[in-house]
Amino acid sequence: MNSKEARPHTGRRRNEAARRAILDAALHLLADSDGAPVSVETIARAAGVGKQTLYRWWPSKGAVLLEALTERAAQDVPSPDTGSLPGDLRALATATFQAAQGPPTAPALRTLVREAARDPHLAELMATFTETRRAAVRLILERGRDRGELPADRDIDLMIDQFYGFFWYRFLLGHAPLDATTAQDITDSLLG
Amino acid sequence: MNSKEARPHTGRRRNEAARRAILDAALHLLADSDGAPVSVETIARAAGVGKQTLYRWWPSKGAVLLEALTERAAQDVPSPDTGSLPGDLRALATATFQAAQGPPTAPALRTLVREAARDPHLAELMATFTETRRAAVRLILERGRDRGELPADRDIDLMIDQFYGFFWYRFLLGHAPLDATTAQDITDSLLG
Amino acid sequence: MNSKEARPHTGRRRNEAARRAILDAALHLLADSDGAPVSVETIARAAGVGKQTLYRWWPSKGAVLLEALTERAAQDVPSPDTGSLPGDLRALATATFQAAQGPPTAPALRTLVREAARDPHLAELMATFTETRRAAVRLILERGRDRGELPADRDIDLMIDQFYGFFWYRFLLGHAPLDATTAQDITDSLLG
Amino acid sequence: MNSKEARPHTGRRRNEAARRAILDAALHLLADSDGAPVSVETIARAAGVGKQTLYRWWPSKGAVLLEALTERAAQDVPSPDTGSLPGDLRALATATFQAAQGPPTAPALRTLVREAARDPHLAELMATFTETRRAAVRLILERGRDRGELPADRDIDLMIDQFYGFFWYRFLLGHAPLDATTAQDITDSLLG
DNA sequence: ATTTAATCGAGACGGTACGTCATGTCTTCGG
DNA sequence: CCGAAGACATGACGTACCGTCTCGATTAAAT
Repeated sequence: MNSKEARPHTGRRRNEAARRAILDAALHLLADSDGAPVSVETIARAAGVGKQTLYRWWPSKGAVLLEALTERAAQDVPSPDTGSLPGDLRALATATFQAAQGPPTAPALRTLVREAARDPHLAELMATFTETRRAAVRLILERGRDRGELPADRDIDLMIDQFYGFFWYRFLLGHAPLDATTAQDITDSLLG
Repeated sequence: MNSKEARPHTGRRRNEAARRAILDAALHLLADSDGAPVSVETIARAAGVGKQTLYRWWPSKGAVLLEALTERAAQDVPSPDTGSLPGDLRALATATFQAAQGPPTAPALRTLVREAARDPHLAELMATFTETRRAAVRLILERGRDRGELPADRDIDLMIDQFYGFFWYRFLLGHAPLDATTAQDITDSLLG
Repeated sequence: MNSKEARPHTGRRRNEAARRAILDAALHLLADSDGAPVSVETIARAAGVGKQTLYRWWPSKGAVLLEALTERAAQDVPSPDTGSLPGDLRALATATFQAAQGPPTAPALRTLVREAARDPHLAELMATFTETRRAAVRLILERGRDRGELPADRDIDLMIDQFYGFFWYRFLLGHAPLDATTAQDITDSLLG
Repeated sequence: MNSKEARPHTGRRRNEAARRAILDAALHLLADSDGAPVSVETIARAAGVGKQTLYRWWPSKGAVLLEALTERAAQDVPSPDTGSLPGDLRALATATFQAAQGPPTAPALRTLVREAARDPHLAELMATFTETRRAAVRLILERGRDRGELPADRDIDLMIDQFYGFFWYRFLLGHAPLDATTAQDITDSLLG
């Protein structure tokens, strides 16, 4: 009855190897480029791929970079579940801070923000990215609140923005450390 | 032929009208462009000025934007002194949030930050600018601590970064409001 | 011994409908495109056919165009035999000029020649095609010479090239008419 | 009081060296490329020039190639004035045939025609080019007619098209020579 | 009836070239 | 000497086709 379902697929299928190559090349270049903008041409060449293949699957260069980074972020900063709210939050903070320090994430993240400076479309994508990150913190906080570790009237969105606002502010300005101690401090400050 | 008295300068002097036109055009475009990049070409054309005139007086496009903006923003956020720490902090937060909201400041500021991400020179200027702002918060907090309104062991730098981190994060992402209530909430959250 | 003959055929046979659709689409596009290049992609899409089907049966785009055109033009210019050299030549000229004029032939022929300039394979096919046409003129001229209507020492190849050169030059440049009067004129000029 | 004339020129003037470099590079590449298409990128690179400079002064790649060729043609085939119509025409034919034989003109001309195959705009320019060539022949023929060397009722445009049609036909098909003898023959055939 | 193989439409793939845009530098001219 | 206009080399952008290469679905001959 449903003719949409009747045609499962036609034509050659997407080459997963190309997708991987593009994402890997993007992250690699993002990390190595030292803040310099990364061009579509460069990514395509590094991945051994035609530009069209890039544009076929991603609406913009930024989307590629972001997907590359999101993948990495998901694997570097898993959602912790230690059983206690302070434990979870400190674990997340520690993992976040640590992932944001070393290569390839740190330079990549920085370059991505720089790219977002120019490209309104990428800026929008960045917003999506940060929303998924916020969701991770929200999960932790709501779980803690349900366990009674947090007063029911605390504004969770405010806390989330304090957490990530603090992180980005320090990360981008680089005027103060983002180490394990800081992770403990910000956790205490938010929950204390 | 020059009726002006003893002028230790030769040749045509800087055209103040051009300077004003450039600054005004920059601010206007910044406000109107809705996040889209503002090009040197565009500013020059809008100001009815040659590109070289721009490059002659400012090291980079960002410097123009910054000058255009600071000129306007200088007096917007004074340092409050209400006598109490929560009062001061809330007043500053309210003023900061409000100043950053309305056009043309909001889109202009947004674009400016984005340009700063690319232009190291502008980033430095921005750093000076934000350092001034941090100093204002530090003043308030230290005054409050000296008055005993804040435990002596609270990490003031952490608090400052939470405050401005929160502000910038919300301001740039625009996913949640920055109103008077929020100013009260963030004050409570930080001092509570 | 010939394994080709041993196995008459296996598998699906060529789809004649697809062939027709391609040829028709090619001719149609050729006629409509007004000199603009006709892409393989466009032909395939217009014919509702995969590109591979095109490449499976024709070595190049030009070959498709040529087949599309010759199929239609084959019977357009018969070899006249009026009994007199001027009559024959004028008849051939008139028929040639007329056949080349109306749509869809004119723009199609124009595009075809242009494609032939790029595609060596197509150029060869075109050469065969034009050689056939030259042979028709040669027949007329030699017949006339044998009848004594032409001095025995006239260079027939020169005349042929003048005849077709004139035709193609006017046809491709389109700066002057190719009508019945012109057919009479060129005949007179060549034989006079 | 024409304000258009009041502003003679403003801004940097066209760089003649760049123009020359582009034209030279174009002709050189056209001659060397052996029929392969010549890309804008290649011309620009060979001339040490930005693509934009090309597009600033010529509407299309073809226009560049054509201007390069026209320059060369004007210098290779001057308008002869021997005093007699047959002499002039034979001289022009000889010069034309000869110029069209050797490098760099021959391959360049051939490539140009090939390029015109694709680019309708270039095709139009080619028409202009051929018109100037036709004008040279027209001058010779009319001068001869005025001297009484040609019947007043001969259709001069027909003769011109026979002359150049013959040339292009042989030049492009290459099936028969274009030498001094041929120049004599075509002259005789047209005037005889 | 089953197997086998070539066809079909569809469309992804690695490429090349296109024409446009912005950047920052450099002339040129009038004031 | 200043300021405008704008040409310049550079290099990224996103698009259009190229010709090749899978895909799953037909379709017909050979078994």
